Amino acid sequence: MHWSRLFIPTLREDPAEAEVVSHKLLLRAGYIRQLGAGLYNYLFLAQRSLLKITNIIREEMDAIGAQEFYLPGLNPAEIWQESGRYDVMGDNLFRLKDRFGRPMCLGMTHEEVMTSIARGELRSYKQLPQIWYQIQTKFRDEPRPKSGLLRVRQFIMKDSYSFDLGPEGLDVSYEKHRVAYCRIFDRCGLEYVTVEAHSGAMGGSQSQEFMVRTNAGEDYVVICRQTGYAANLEKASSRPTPPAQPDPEGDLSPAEVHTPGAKTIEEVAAFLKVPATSLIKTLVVVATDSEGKDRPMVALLRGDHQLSETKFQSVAGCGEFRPAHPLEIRDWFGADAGSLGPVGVSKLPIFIDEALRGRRNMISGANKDDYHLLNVTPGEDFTGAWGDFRQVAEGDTDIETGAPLEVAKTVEIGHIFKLGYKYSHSMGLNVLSHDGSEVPVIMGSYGIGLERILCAAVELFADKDGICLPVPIAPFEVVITPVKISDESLRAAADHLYAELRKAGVDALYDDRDLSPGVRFKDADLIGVPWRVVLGKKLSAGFVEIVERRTKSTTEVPVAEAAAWIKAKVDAAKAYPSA
RNA sequence: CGGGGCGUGGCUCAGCCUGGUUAGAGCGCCUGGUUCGGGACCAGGAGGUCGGUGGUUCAAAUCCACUCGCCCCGACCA
Repeated sequence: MHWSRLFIPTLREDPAEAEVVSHKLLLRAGYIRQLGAGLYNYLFLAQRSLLKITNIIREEMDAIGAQEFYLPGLNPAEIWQESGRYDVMGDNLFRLKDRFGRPMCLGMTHEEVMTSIARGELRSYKQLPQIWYQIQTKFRDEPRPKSGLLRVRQFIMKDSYSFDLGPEGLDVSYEKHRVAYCRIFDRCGLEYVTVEAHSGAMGGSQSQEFMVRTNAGEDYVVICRQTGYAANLEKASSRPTPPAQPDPEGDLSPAEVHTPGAKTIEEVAAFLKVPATSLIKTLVVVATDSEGKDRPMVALLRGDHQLSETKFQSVAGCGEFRPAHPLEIRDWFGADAGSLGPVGVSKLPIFIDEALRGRRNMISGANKDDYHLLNVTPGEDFTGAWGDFRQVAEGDTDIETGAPLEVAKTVEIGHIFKLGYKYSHSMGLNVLSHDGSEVPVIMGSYGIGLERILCAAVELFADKDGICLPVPIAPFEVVITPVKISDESLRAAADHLYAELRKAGVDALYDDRDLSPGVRFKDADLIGVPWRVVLGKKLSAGFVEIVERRTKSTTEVPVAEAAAWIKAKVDAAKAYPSA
């Protein structure tokens, strides 16, 4: 294509509203323009790139026998009410009414629609397994869209759904997806990690996320370089740092100590001149049980540790919970939040974090304002249910080996998830099994965010000059730049090379704009074309220069060989990376 | 939803505090010419209801109120 005729509105300066690298660059490079908060126009370059991503995904999904559908983004509220997600999703679900006042919504994912198709048509185990997918626009009424294309209200997702007779079948479908996802992200040229993810309250048994490390991300994952352990912070377990000071020896009894004004862990630790690791942190939370009644609970952690909400939900077997109100705390404990402890508490269930196991003679609140208790020993002075519900902290080590862990910021590009029977049960998806009995179908759901692949690649490989996309997802594979466009011989050679590249099936961009070379080099770097062929002075000697965008390394190649040279490079980059 | 910031030609921003002619700059854009290896130069030119509404005032981009939009922090995030 001839650049002079394309709409690639590059910007010299960073747009004021952009903060993260991918947002700034996609705007500057003319890939996207904003329409509203969390809504972006994908212009020519973005669309080309997204189409290439789409094709890679489609090839790999087809390769595992998945069948492509295309479902409505506009859904009747009814099926969402059936599955229960109409309420669960809350304000994140876009809701609207049609002209007759019928409630509708815009799909965030398509479990309901897929299940509604399946339950009408799948009747026998003989029809299983099935994997159905689509590449479609999703809507989420995000409370706070941000970071350019990373967190938006409308985006494109590849979502697939598997239907199997039993858990063994689901394992196969899940594994097929895991392999396909690795191939997809490898082919897109991304560096990523797969992490164990929190399965949520969906009743799912297993779930993995595909994450790309970048500061623009907002998901935290815990990684161990030595053991390969990797998990979402929401789910990760670790070995805590040892207590900063050994516990006092002996079989001591709790003793009150006056701690006037000391309420927070830091204040109490400073007042009593002990490290925070010697304290027991007492949190009071309130969940709502299935009948809608408040269910207060006590969570005990080491003083310096943080509660992991998701892990606590698993341990306590509850859903969403909130901190108790000050009045509730006073009512239940007879003291304020700064002086709470587990000793003597009998009306509320107590959960004790594993990091407190084996500890002795610690310090907790006394349930009496301005007093704390010394010599409190878990298991002796109070009891409760033990569990791991502490968030992994900086400095923690691998739970098995003690190898160092690191916490990394990432963006989620894909997620594979064993759904189980949630939708089969709520929406009545059953088939007849071998013995003629009706059994529910077990499902999996698997998602990939297309824009996030693009963003992640931009974040991953950008440099001071702009975007640097991997060949397979770059909008163009090579740009041809005759230094002086008015020079007949340069022009003729460029024309010829362009024709050759096109014939070879290379995605070539011909920069025929009548602009100074500097401007065109800058633009080409900015939009991130992986290869550039420059036709200049050396053409008279029969050579062109080929510049690799990522390394800026330059190779002189005879004009006659240039097309083949580029073709070989491009093909190599698009071949499946062998492990 | 709480806290903060911003809204002035296409882009980046100045002017606002301390109200007072025709509202500025750089970049971009248009015309002509000279250029042509890393965001060229000369000459000429177009383009702005200062987000909106209401108020204060002889007079409002500037002060006040309301409102809309966008960005950031937090809450939230299958």
